[in-house]
Amino acid sequence: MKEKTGKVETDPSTEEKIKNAARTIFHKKGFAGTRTRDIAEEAGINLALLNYYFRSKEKLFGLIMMETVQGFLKSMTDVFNQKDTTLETKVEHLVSNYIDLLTEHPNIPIFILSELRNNPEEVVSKMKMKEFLMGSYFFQQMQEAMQEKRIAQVHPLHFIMNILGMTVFPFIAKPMLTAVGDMQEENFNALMQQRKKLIPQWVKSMLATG
Amino acid sequence: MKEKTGKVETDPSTEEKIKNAARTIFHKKGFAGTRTRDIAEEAGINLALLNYYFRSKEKLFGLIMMETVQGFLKSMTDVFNQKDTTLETKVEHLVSNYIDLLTEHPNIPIFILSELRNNPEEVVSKMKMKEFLMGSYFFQQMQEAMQEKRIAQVHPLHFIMNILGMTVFPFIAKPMLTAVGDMQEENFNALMQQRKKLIPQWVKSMLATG
DNA sequence: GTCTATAACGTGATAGAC
DNA sequence: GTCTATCACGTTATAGAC
Repeated sequence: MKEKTGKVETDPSTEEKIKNAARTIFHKKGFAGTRTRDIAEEAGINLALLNYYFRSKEKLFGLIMMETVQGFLKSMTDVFNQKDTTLETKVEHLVSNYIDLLTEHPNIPIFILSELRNNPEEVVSKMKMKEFLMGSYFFQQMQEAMQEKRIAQVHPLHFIMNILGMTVFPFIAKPMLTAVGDMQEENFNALMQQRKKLIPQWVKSMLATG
Repeated sequence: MKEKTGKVETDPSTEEKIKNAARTIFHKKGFAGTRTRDIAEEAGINLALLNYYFRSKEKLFGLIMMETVQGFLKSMTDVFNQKDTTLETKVEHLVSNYIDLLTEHPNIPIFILSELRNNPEEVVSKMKMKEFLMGSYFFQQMQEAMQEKRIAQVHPLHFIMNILGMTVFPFIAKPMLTAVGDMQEENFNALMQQRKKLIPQWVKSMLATG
């Protein structure tokens, strides 16, 4: 038994083992590409147990999807409505949060977005993104930043897309880069760490450009 | 019969109808999520005919995947090795090409990248991206541009990721934006048209930043 | 070339013993 | 709670008539 943060580290419960296995496989292969047998094997348990705990593949998938989306959005919500930080700081935190999250779980973006493609309303409708995004203090700060510079106004959404695009896209395109550019896992991660500093700088210069 | 570019417009052959249907469905649902029955129905033919022409689902999929990737890369290859255009012009063309392509076929990026996630080597190995990218004149021009400014050197790959990220990511995230931000299809497309001019400007300011 | 009918197989889910 | 064995169904692929 190993000690960790003062708690005894027990073996994960069967339910937990199944969920962990499901997360791994679903993230990698998507709903349609996943067989419940694979999840059971990955979890080291029997197929019947999966249905015993989670009733059906769909139920289990829904659970994983919800947790995944929540985790992904948390990196945003944590930052977007801080009242006492500058825009620059928010961008730094946002980029840093996502690069850390995606370095550890690189499959999340494709997983979410490719499943979203099938049932756009199902998942998204629960998230109230519009109020969350357009009503956020972050959004307001962006508009102010552009007004100060007296530059041609562009929709703040453009900058959101840029930040997320520059941050998230490399992880989405990672299979291309690693499989092709004879880029090793470590090299890729090193590049991503560099981007924690680079992206905020670029965003700053873009905001000045308009 | 309608005339078009001097050619008589005939009905597409059965083979062509099946391929068109397959492209539509595969792009939308991926390999695992697609049923050959759906392709047959979309093509308005019988299921048996699909196997008569293409032997198997896998064969048909491989064909569609190859054509799709080629079409996607063509927008790059067309631009990357032009010797007589400036870096700025190349970026403009690249961005414009992709925004036009993706406006018409918005599912292509998720399709390619989510299928790539399953068999990275299969598809990618045939493309020799490394030589193509790192050896391109475009790549060289980027390095020169940075040297001129005497700024801290960053790997040119960062800028490639930025350009593709800013250009492609919005289409990948489109389901989120449209389903949530009560963003209409037309509004989205209008934003993308704006980006044809904006992205090259931003890239320019980024290159000056380093 | 195109169809209907059906074979062959894989997968999700359950029954029932322990 | 956990397992083995099996059912029930959907899907790919093919046989064979036209």
